[in-house]
Amino acid sequence: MAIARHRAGRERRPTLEQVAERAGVGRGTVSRVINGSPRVSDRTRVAVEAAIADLGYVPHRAARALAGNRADAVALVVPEPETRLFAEPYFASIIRGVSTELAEADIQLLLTLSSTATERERFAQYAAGNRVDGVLLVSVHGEDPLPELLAENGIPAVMNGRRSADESFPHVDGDNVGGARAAVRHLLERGADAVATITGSRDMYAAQCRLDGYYAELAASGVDEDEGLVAHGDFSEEGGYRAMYELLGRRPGLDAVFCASDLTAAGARRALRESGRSVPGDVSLVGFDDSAIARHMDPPLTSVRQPTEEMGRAMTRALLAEIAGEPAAGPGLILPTELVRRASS
Amino acid sequence: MAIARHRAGRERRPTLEQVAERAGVGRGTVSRVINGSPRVSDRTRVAVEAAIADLGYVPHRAARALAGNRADAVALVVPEPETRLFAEPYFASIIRGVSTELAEADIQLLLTLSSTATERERFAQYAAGNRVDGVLLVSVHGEDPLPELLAENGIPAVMNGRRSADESFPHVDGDNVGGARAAVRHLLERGADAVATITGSRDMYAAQCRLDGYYAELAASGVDEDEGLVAHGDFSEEGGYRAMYELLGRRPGLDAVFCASDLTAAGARRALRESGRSVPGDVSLVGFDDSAIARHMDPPLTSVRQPTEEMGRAMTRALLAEIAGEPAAGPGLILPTELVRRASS
DNA sequence: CACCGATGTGGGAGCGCTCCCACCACGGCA
DNA sequence: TGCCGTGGTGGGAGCGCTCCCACATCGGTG
Repeated sequence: MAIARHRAGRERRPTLEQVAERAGVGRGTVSRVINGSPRVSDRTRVAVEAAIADLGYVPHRAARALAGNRADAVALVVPEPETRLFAEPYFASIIRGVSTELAEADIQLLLTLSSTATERERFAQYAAGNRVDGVLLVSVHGEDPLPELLAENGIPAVMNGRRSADESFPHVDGDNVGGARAAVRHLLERGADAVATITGSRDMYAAQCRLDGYYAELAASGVDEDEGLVAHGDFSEEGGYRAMYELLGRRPGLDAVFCASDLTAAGARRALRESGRSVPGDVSLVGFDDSAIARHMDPPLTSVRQPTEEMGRAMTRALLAEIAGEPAAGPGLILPTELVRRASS
Repeated sequence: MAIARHRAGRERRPTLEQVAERAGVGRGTVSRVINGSPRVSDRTRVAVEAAIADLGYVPHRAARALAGNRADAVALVVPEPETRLFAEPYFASIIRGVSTELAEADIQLLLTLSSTATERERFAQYAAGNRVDGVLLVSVHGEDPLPELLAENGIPAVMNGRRSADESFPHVDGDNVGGARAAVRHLLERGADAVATITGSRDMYAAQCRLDGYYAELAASGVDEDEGLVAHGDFSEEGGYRAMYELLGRRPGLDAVFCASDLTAAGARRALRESGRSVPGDVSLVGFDDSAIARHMDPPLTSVRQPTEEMGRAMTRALLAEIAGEPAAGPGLILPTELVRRASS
């Protein structure tokens, strides 16, 4: 299986041995130059570098990996059902961050889509089989066995997001609470009297944080809580639509809504339009994620943006440090979020 | 650089040699079983498979690659400036297709973002350095040197899209002409009298095809061409906005617009709203790509969808065939597109 | 002036596979 | 009975690196 053995006219690449010969030195010395060892004299280094350039030598990855007992590659694992993630600028820029940081370290990025739990177990196996040096996880759900499997096998890994407040697995996350607070503060500053919220899926920690932020900011601003202003959604558009009607039924006079996602806000916007309310005239709207939808809604949606590219970079740096055996500063890193103001509020 | 040598408690994985010993056979036999060679007796095969299962043996990728002179990996190259691509369902599902097909062949997917032309040359070098067996290219522009570089180096590659009508490089593309024709036909069938179009970037072949399709369908339906109904955009929202005003200035009575992309349609929609025209009441609108924006526009946008997942699969199959040295049926493969009808038309 | 540590350097061993040649047992054939 | 194929099998060689030990070589030191 896999791939046929023979390939047409692909000439052999020069080997380290040939570089050594050309530079008039030993293999070991060339290896040292390539790996930036300080134990090489300048004269020798220059000679070797010249030979490398002359021959157009590129180290053979597999040979390196085999001899060095490493892979020079890390895997990014995306749960298959989540491939919609790809359709988010959020994800695109995480990848950009990861990719940039890996390129600097000359490490390759393997993209893995895994659908079922079984398949994820199989992945853990593979990862253990010296195929990758570490793993980056995105969109990890509570019941996902992968993080623990990786930990058991001693495979360095970092995840994006948290599964709970006391997440012990190494992670990088955005400041959901802070983002929610900024959103609510913004709405209050714009003069809103009754700020409602539509939550995300209750079993997701990010949703919980965004709700916590909502409450926290109300408290900080001396506004009384009103459970009638809280409706539960599930991050989907349909959920936002239903929740909006629920809110309008309970508190027809509400004049601002903080939604746990842009999709939710899109649903809410639809319900508002149907019920004859204008945005932002009658009701101000704020979303979360700053996705493509936000920019193209009518009116464009104010939304909370996470520093996604930086999150990607941070995850990667944390992973590389872990791989190198450096002690982690803490289990996780929380990066600040930012409110992007548009016409909906 | 790269990665530190030592890693905490990662125990050694069993080797093929150990499997052989356990099964009471030679290394060669185990290798044959793993690679599905027919030259193994059933008795032996069963014994070896048992040993593999017992030991939880997973072949060491790097060793395989080194000994077999292949990588069991292909690279997907995305031009860095194009990372917005990630933010399209289009791209997400191409990746899904690629990933599915590769998983079946047990080949890994490397994701490479390359920004500059220089960097792409460097990539060609790397690719030649036995790092990958083949390359998948997306969003290739006319002046990109990468395809030729790969061809020169004899590295199997397939690209998504074409650079011209007589593209000689192996490729898989969607039927842009057919999609455009379907869109225009749909508008005519809905009773439109004056169907306008906003084109994409003129230097892109896909844009040209969509325009050709527009003309072709008008001709087929016996409608006279009117250059006043054609405005040039650049696939962007802003371009769509400007082009729409241009069209309205020239032909105020137009009642349908076929846009070369959803983003363009979003811009056009904005211009239409500003000028007091309703969609689809006064003007019907159709986009291209069926992106997230299309579903979330108000009203939801009718758009042309490409069979993206299938395109990813087809690209991968073509690449694997090329790697295996199978003769290609032709330079390229064009897959049919489909019109997704929504409320905007 | 012998001794020593630092600093460079060469090259053997070996990473875990695949490839391939040699070999072994058979049975069928002359 | 001897011979040759043929399906199975074992294991040597070698892929291109890294690791590490051994060996210079060169100033200092006592």
